[in-house]
Amino acid sequence: MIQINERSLLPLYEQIVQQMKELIAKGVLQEGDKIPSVRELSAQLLVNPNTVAKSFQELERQGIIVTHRGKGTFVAKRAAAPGMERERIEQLQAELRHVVVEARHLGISREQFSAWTEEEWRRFGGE
Amino acid sequence: MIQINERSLLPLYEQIVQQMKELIAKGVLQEGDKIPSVRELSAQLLVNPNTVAKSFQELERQGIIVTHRGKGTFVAKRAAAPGMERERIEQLQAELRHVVVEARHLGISREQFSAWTEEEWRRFGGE
Amino acid sequence: MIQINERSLLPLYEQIVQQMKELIAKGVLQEGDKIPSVRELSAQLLVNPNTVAKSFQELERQGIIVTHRGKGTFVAKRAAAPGMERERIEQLQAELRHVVVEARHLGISREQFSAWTEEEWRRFGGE
Amino acid sequence: MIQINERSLLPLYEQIVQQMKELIAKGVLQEGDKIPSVRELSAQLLVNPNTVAKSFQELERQGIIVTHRGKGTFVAKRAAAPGMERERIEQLQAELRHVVVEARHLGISREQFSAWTEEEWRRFGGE
DNA sequence: GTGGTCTAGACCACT
DNA sequence: GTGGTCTAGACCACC
Repeated sequence: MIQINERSLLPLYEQIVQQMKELIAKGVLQEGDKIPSVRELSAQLLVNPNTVAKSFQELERQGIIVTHRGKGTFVAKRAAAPGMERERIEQLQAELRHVVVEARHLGISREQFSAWTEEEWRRFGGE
Repeated sequence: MIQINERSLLPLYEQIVQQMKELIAKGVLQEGDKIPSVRELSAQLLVNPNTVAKSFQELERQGIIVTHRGKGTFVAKRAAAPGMERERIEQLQAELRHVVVEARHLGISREQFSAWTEEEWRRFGGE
Repeated sequence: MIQINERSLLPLYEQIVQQMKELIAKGVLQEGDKIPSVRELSAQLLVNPNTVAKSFQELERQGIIVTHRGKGTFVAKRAAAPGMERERIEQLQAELRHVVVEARHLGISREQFSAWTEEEWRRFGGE
Repeated sequence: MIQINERSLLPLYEQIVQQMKELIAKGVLQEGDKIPSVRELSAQLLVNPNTVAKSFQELERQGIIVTHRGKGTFVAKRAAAPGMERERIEQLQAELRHVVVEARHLGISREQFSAWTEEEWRRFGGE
């Protein structure tokens, strides 16, 4: 389910984090679902177990998943994030700004950009 | 004109590259305009000259600026490097996807997201 | 300045985190001070560099220190923690409760406990 | 009477140990009282019997409870294991120090901290 | 020189 | 079996 791109600038563990979040946003993984174990995933992705473990720890820190000692790792119930949201929202806006600037630079039209946005938005959880 | 954030995850030279591009996107810097020298900028930003030089190399690689030996560095004509556009567009779409996924995880509504996009789009030169 | 106890139940990286915080609370390390590098500390403590690095990343996550690429790691300016404080304060109260329960179990008197508290409080930053 | 928190960092068996001690400190369980069996407790807490058994072993090791083969498990007389007290007191002081350091990092005032301590102290049996 | 990432492989605590 | 910790040693980006 997850594709690792060795040539990407993103660290492997970040790729896993992002794609895990995509799977959850898409609904492929739902609240309470069990996630493949560190060892399973590392074998499947041909990546070191430590790297997968790091991803899981980061996802847990973000309140996306929870781990139960000896049992495994599961998709968390929503609304875990307490108060630090504002900070993350600001970061998100900064990233959005960056994307817009890049788009204008590449000569993307407003319409094209909106179409892409709509497509991605539909892709992750309809609405 | 450029703001350096020491605490950002982005490398200093990347911050300079991005903000340079923003300045051009906004029209503050126009085709053919002369850009401050490496020494000037490094003094102004309190950043190592090597770092500024690296930014300029990157901008030149992307076809955003051109340097004329002994004369200085200038904003390039909207030629843009030929074949690598497709690659950069794909990267842009990947970034857009990432931003959308993050937004959904933070519980942002479709309307809110569109509003932000519009705001950013307007911000960089009305079109 | 830091003492590692191999026999402790606490992970090595946690011991480093805690003692670092103690040094800062005591004022031995002050805002803006440079912290020994990962390699220095790991050599000094006879601990793997990765372990020290993990401590630093945890301290940075808590807003206690900041790292500047290629320059080193420094004690952060206060007031970094944004909104997640409430959560941490609740955790602190839980720990305090635990300590009190343990104390009563060991037959410590109220006076003895207060004396210890006062001593520790004086130890870290007077007032 | 005992609340299990699956998401806590503490092992399940440690949570049981601590809360058992709290119940005794509060006087809910008194010297000589019979304690529910491993099976009863495990059914009630929805926890593996092995886990409960481990808690009981730990409590017995600390001299808090005693088991009489075929009769059941009981709250011990306040004998407490002889030599290991010093060790536990030292550990307690280390924990207290840690709590104080955390409090200072969170900007808690001396008065606030004292108030909390008093509250907790009162909470577990007025003395 | 600095910290960040990754691999390989080991041991431990918990279920 | 699960995740968490630690070591050893490598490579990389940044300054």
